[in-house]
Amino acid sequence: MKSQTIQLPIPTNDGKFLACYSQNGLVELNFPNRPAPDRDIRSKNVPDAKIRAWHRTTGSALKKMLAGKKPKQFPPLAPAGTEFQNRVWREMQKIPPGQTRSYGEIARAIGRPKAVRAVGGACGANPIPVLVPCHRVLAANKKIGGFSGGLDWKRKLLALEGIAV
DNA sequence: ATCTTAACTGTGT
DNA sequence: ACACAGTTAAGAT
Repeated sequence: MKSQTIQLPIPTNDGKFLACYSQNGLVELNFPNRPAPDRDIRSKNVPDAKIRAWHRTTGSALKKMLAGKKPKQFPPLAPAGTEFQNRVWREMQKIPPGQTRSYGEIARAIGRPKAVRAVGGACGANPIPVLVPCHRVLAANKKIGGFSGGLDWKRKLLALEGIAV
């Protein structure tokens, strides 16, 4: 059956983010002023208590991130993707704040050392930027690389963690 | 140091 | 089957 998702806004100093939840956890987080990708999003009117609690955690975690601090707690992350993508995203969550990795290293870590380019694709498909630190992944030569959400965001997030490029 | 090219893999159409 | 992508390593200039 189709997972029902609920969208809730998160107001921050940098604009209004949009979070989407399923019954399993946070599924998607969108940057402000960016059209929500049309996955299978179904809005519902009344979020239950479980989701409201997650949303509180998400908002708090996001704001800490944007303030350059490490969130003490995360909501359950339940992004919908292929097996490969899930591996990549899970691997990215392991990157400690303030550190970076290359697309090649991620590829090797998930057992597909040559799928570096595919890893780039998975990063671009990451539905939960900021919380899933796709911005900590740079090109092999420590260059900025690209960023689906806009390179300015990537630079900003990196700067917040004291990473120079 | 910068540019060009070829190799490689997952995903969408 | 084909083209593309948030790459990379190697070779040429």
